[in-house]
Amino acid sequence: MSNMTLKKIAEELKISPSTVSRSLRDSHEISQETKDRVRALVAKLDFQPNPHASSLRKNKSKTIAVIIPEIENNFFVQVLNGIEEIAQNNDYHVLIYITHENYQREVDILHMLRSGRVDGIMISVASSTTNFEHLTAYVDLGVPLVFFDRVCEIMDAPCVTTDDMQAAFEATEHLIKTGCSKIAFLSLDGNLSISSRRRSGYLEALKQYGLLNNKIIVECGLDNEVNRQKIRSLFQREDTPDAIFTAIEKFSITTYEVCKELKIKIPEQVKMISFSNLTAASLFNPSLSAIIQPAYGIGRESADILFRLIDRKKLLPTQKKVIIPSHLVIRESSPVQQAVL
Amino acid sequence: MSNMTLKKIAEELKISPSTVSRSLRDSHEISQETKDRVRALVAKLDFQPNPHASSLRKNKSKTIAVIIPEIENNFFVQVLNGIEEIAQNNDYHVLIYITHENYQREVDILHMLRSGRVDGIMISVASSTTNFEHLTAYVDLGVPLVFFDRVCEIMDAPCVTTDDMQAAFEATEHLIKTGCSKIAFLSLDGNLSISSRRRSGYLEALKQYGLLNNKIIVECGLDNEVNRQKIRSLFQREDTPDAIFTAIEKFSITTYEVCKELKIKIPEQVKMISFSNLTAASLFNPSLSAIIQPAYGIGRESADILFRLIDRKKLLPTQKKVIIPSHLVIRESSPVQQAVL
DNA sequence: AATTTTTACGCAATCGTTTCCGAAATTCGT
DNA sequence: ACGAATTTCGGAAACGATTGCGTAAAAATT
Repeated sequence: MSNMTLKKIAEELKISPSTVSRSLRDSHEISQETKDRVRALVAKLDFQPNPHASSLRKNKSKTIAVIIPEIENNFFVQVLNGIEEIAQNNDYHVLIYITHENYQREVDILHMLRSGRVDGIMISVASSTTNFEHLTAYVDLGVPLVFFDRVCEIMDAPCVTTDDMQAAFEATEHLIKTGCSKIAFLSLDGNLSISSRRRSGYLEALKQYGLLNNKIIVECGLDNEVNRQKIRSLFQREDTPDAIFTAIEKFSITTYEVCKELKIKIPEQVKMISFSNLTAASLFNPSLSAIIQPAYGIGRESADILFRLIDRKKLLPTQKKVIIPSHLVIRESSPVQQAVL
Repeated sequence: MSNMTLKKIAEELKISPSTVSRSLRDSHEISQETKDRVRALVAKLDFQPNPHASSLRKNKSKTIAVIIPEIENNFFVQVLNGIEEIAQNNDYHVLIYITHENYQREVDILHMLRSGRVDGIMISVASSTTNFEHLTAYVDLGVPLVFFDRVCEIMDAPCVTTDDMQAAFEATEHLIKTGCSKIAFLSLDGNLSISSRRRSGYLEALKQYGLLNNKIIVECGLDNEVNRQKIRSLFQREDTPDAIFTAIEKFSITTYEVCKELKIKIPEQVKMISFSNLTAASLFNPSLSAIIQPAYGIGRESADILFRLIDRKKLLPTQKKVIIPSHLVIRESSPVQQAVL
């Protein structure tokens, strides 16, 4: 790296390092003339202050950490995109950590981040996370933390989510209204708030339409092969479902694959709908009805909140728990009119 | 953050900070007994050395930067996944920067990174990048830099790519062998090595089969709407193509959409094949034939190389220019047998 | 037993910036 | 013109960890 330093700049100009430092941050204590001289040389030498020295002295890293459970998921990618955008606007740097849904990895990362390496954290917890001590231990340090999507509601930290329950309700209702009565719900296993909210939406819809006895809930997880087997057996039971509602994009892919394998026709034999942020879902065969989450917006909003916390600005009352609505896009996998065979 | 410091630990134990420091890095100059005492207290207080102080003193940030042109692209996501994996193994942190194909942003980021914030960079350059001064200026600082996918071959820095030309050749050849003679190639605009290599593969195949006069090259770019229009006009010309080969995943999505809009049947009226790392491509209607790049492997390999450079280890001779083969997956959009109408 | 080597640790400088205190020098008010 | 306020800058102490050098004490060697 560049071995130029503030001190050398100061020597060169025969002024003190403090003056150079102040000039660079445009302090009012420095005359315009001096500032100009400093800036000229700094520009000429293309000097940049050492960020580690600066971080050490100011106790500020100008860096945030984003912790996500997986990356091969359009939702998290879009969130990350939003976060990165806001971070750049705020002159901040973004560290990325992927837990791969592994609780221990999450614990380790949070522990490591207690060193002051970052000024704040944005996290969507792993599905295997049930204990939140590593998170409270972090928050207790006084470092800002914002949850998005997979939040921990019992903690005193801002949460940005979508209206999972409402969205799940509407999706289920849509299936019911188009004639389905045996709707299977493929849930993400674990104790995540998101899982229970989506399940609640599903159950609530069943309840309102008197179909609670027909509920079919399948807990799916990380292992695609296991999921595949579970989905297969869905079609091997007595009363096969007439619709499948998957809580996670990935599950819908597997479901499509299984249907292809078992030669089960969507939507004729089974309708499909899923939470999904895959733009290509409209190109599926058949195109997939989807609950599209405002991922980019969630990223931007949660980053905004994090920076308010970092700047010690007061949050707007609405910013403690932000809920950005998803929207349902009905496509061929769950047509409004009954499909013609 | 934790306000515990080495010095306080030292006071507590009535030893000097240097002893504590050395104990933590398991120096042979410290007795086992002292090490144990230090470790016990450190564990009890859950102390972690301040990374900024450490970085400043050691002139090492334990951080790398990954610069990608876009994130909503499965290829880059998978590369990032591989990089993050290797980084964690090496106890390194990963900063992520997205240029959004914007040259100026790339320049700014590279300039900013000359401050010593990171120990190395991995980059896939923006499509609008034609001038490489910002990169050479960085490399001249002596900081390791590795290119992946979109490389700059004229520079003296390791490159990790796939065999774009060969893959493009095979894809084109496949189309020709299944009866296509008017194959359009949707190229990524700009002067990227990757673009010209893929184009060369396409052209070479045409040449070998005496179809060079039928070449149709469409330069597509960032703007989906512009691309859409260009693709539309492909079908409005005299001799409409009987196959389309897209160099970028995104272009294939747009092409599918246009075909849907114009009611052009794939593969009956036009065959399709594309570079794509979208797992869901097999679920498209029709399923998309794809050149799948070894994205995860590219990420791991390039990260491996970067860490060798950072550790001042010698590169294996094969690691200067690494080429990992892609593989072609033929699906319904370009069936081997002529489709029955 | 005297000397050399090894072990185990402390001192203090250092990394590069920032910022709290002054303290000249200048400007202002009357 | 004289004290007061302001402007403009420098000195030096942080920030927290690392490390070269020095040195007692213990162990090993002759």
